[in-house]
Formats: sequence, structure tokens, C-alpha cells
Amino acid sequence: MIIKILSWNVNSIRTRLEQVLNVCQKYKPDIICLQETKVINDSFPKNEFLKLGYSHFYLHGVPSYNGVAIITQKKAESFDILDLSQLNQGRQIGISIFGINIHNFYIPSGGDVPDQKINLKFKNKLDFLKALISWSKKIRPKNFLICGDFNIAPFEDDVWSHKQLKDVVSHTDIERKYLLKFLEVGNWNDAVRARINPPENIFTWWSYRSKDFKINNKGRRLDHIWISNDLKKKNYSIKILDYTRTLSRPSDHVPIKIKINL
Amino acid sequence: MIIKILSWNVNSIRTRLEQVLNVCQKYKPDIICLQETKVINDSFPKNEFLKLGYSHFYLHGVPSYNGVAIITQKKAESFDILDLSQLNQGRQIGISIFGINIHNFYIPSGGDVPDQKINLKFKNKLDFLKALISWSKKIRPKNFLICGDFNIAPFEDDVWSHKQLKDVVSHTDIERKYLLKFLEVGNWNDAVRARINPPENIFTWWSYRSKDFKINNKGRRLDHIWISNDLKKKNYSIKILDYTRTLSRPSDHVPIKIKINL
DNA sequence: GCGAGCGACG
DNA sequence: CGTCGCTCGC
Repeated sequence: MIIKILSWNVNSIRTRLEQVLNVCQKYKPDIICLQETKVINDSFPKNEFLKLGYSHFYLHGVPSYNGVAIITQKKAESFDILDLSQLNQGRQIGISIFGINIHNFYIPSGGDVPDQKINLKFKNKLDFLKALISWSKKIRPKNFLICGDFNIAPFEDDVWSHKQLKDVVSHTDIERKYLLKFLEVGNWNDAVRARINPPENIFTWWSYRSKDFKINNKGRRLDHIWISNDLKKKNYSIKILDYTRTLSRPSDHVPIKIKINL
Repeated sequence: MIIKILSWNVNSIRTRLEQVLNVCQKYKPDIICLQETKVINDSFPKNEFLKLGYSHFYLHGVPSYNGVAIITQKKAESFDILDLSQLNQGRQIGISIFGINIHNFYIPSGGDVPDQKINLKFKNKLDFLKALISWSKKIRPKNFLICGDFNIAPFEDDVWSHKQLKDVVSHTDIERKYLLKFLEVGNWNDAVRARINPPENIFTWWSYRSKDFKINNKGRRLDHIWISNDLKKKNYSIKILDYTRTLSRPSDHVPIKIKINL
């Protein structure tokens, strides 16, 4: 059975609704994982998804910020809301469906200053990664896929300039180290870089602040799909839907998609 | 010489820019009078108008609220900023062009409660009307056209229900009396009602709060074009562009247009 | 209901 | 640059 999973930090589902629906109509993913929905569960725009045949909503929204959602056509076998940081920030949910486990993350962005002592947000980000490392050890992933906005570009060529970004939050040594530790202890596999590499585009995020984002192309690969060893053996393909960044009023992140033959 | 003048309360020129440009391309007015531009002069989006051949901007914007603008293809012979209320609220400007005088108003809306003692905004509205009465007496209008959002529906059939709106600000007896006094002392002529009458649509405003505005059609005629006696003798026609109210993200007011053979 | 500006956050 | 929620104004 071939299934398609799409992951996208939409930066507000209400603002981006039409674009999300268009992408769903075009690519018909079985499972939609959204981050930064920025809406409480009661206000999630379910009706429009229902019209497209998506009738199951696994939501963890908090007011104003963050928020994750998984939307499916088929009912999930289970649904979990996790709160590893104990801050109730709407950062992780998981479902079991089609015999696999899918978790959807929004890892903290970490603020501006990459210093745990003076920037609590950066500390929280590293703490969240530590919690994910423990969680990975505990669950011993099997038939498992995780995706979302990890807010870290782990490899040197995951950013437009390693040299200019090595002290910028999202690409500092310590974040990259923690993320790779998370990858390693869970025996996770970076599904995207297993299939796509430069010079093909691997970036999933371009700042709103620089116009003409594709001219300078100062992007970063902050969004990820990781799979357990058993899924790695399956046939799968990856697509980064970077065309969405050229639409009017875009999200700063673009969707990533996996098609996998279970 | 035939000239076309368009008056429109756009409720933010920045938000409504595309719609205003579309209307200009469609009707090619020589003179565009806008109200509630809600933008300071430095931020007025001139470039887009320049592309359509409108190269002269007569602006009186204040931050956040109110604001009036006259935009023309031909340079005006004079430009006046008036501040009859001495509150610097961006409510009246005038130009001389094509040998006539054109003044563009945004009369205060007047708040909720139609009582001068407990509602300062209502008092300010009546004071503004008194000032306009004095101004009319003083100027003795000749070759004069005034237009804009007067925020008053003067006649009983200028609202969807005189009975239900007679104590609602915009249609109270005292406002109607003051506005008709203003009309009378200036020897002004209501150019719109001289040409268009029910059952044809004469409303220029429908509240944002009632959806399906054309079903209940609870509109009011708040926007006006008045002309002096000498202009009354010219050939002229009027059009209310109420189709703009059906566009997405519309202004709550629609444009009114006069075509006059000077 | 829909503009505006603000400060927080990204 | 662009979300949010807030308050204000119409």
C-alpha cells in the first residue's frame, strides 16, 4: 500500500487555508501534518477539509502561537498528545495509522541569542531536544515516522552559508550536535537527505525579511522527515514543494512530502 | 469638455489599493476623491497611481484614522487643506481644476449615542456641520462641486427604514436638519438624487456586520455629490458603483461618480 | 465585521 | 516581514 504524508509549517492555518487546500487537492496526501497552526482547536477550520474528504482531525492548538495538527482521510488507530517540555506549548502529537506511527513536531525556534544562560528560549530549545533524545531511547522506534519543523539545519550544506550561520540560532554547533544525537539514539534516518541533495533544492525555509528569496536563495533546511530502519527499507520518494514560497502571502516554510510503499 | 469625478470612502487606501486601481482603469475618472485613506502622506501608495497616469496627489492624511485625498491626471490650479473643526483630523481638502472648485469631505461619523451632552463625537459632528454652514455662506459657491462621505442620510427614503433609523446616528432629525441647512445656505444641489431615485439603488453604504448585504439590503445613502447652481445647469449623469460591495474584502462604502459637461 | 497601531514572537 | 491578540474606531 502506497501512502503519502505531507508536512508543512503553515504559519497560521487560518491565513493559509486556501493554499493548504490547494496543495491537498494537487497532491492528495493521505496524512497532513501541520505546524504553527496558531489556532485553538475549537476554531480550527475543519469544514473546508471535510469537503476534500479529510474527516479526522488530531489537534493540539494553543492560543496565538505554535500548534500542531494531523489531518487524515482514514481514522487513526490511536492519538497521543505529548508535552515533553511540560510547558503545554502545542508542539508534539502522534497517531498510529496504516500500521505505522507518525509523530508531528514543532521544535522551539530558540530566540535570537544562542546562549542558554541569557536566553531562556534557547535553553528551552535544547531542553526540548534532550527530552526528544530520552523519548527516542524509550520508544525504540519501529514502523515510525517523525516529521515537522525541527527548527535546526543539521548539516553544513543545509544552509546557504555555513560560515555566516554557524553562530545563528538554527545552525549552531550545539543545536546541530543535539539534533544529530536525537537522530542517532533513535536510529532515525533522514529521509529527505537520503533522496535529495544539492545542487537540487533542499531548503524548506526562507526568511520573510529578504525579498526575492530565490535570487539570493538564503534558505535553510529546517523541516524534516525521519524514518525508522524498517521504513528505510521500503520504497519511498521525497518531494519539497518549494513552489508554495512564490505564492502571494506565503508561509515562510514550504511543504515536504513523502510517498512510501508500506 | 466632459470630465469625470469619482468619490469613494475606501476605508484604507492601502487595503483597498487594487480595487481602487481597478475602478480607475474601468471608469477612467479625471479626478478621484477618496475618504478614510487611513494613511499618512508619506505612506500613500503613489507609485501604482502613477502607472495609470495619475500624477498629482493632494493629500491630507493623519495616522490610523480619517484622511482625504484627491488624485488627478492634470495638475490642479490650487490646493487647500481646511480644518474647520480645528482638530486636524484630515477631513477636508479642495482643489481648483478645469475652472471649477472641488472639495472632498469626510464628515465625522458621530459615535453611537445621538446626544451632544453625553457623546462628544456627536457634538463634534454637529459642530462640523455648523462650520460647513458658515463656510458655505462665506464662499457663496460658484462653479463648485463638493463630494465625499457626509455620514448623513438626509431624506427619509435615503435609508432602508426611516422608522427604524430615526434615532440612529446618521439619520436623526437634528443631523438631517443641519445637513439640509448646509445644502440650503450654500444653494447646493444634491446631484445624486436629482438623477437617481428609488426603486433604483441609491444607497452607498452597507454595514460590514450584516452578511448578505443585498438580501436584506439594509443600506444607507451617506455619500454625496453636491453642485452649485451654475453646474446644475450643465449636462451631467450620475452612477453609483455598488458592484464594488460584492467584491471580496470590500469597503463598506461604494463609489459614486459624476460625468459632467463643463 | 473590518480597518488601524501596538508589542510579542518568529 | 508577517503572524497573533489587544484596544480602538466606525
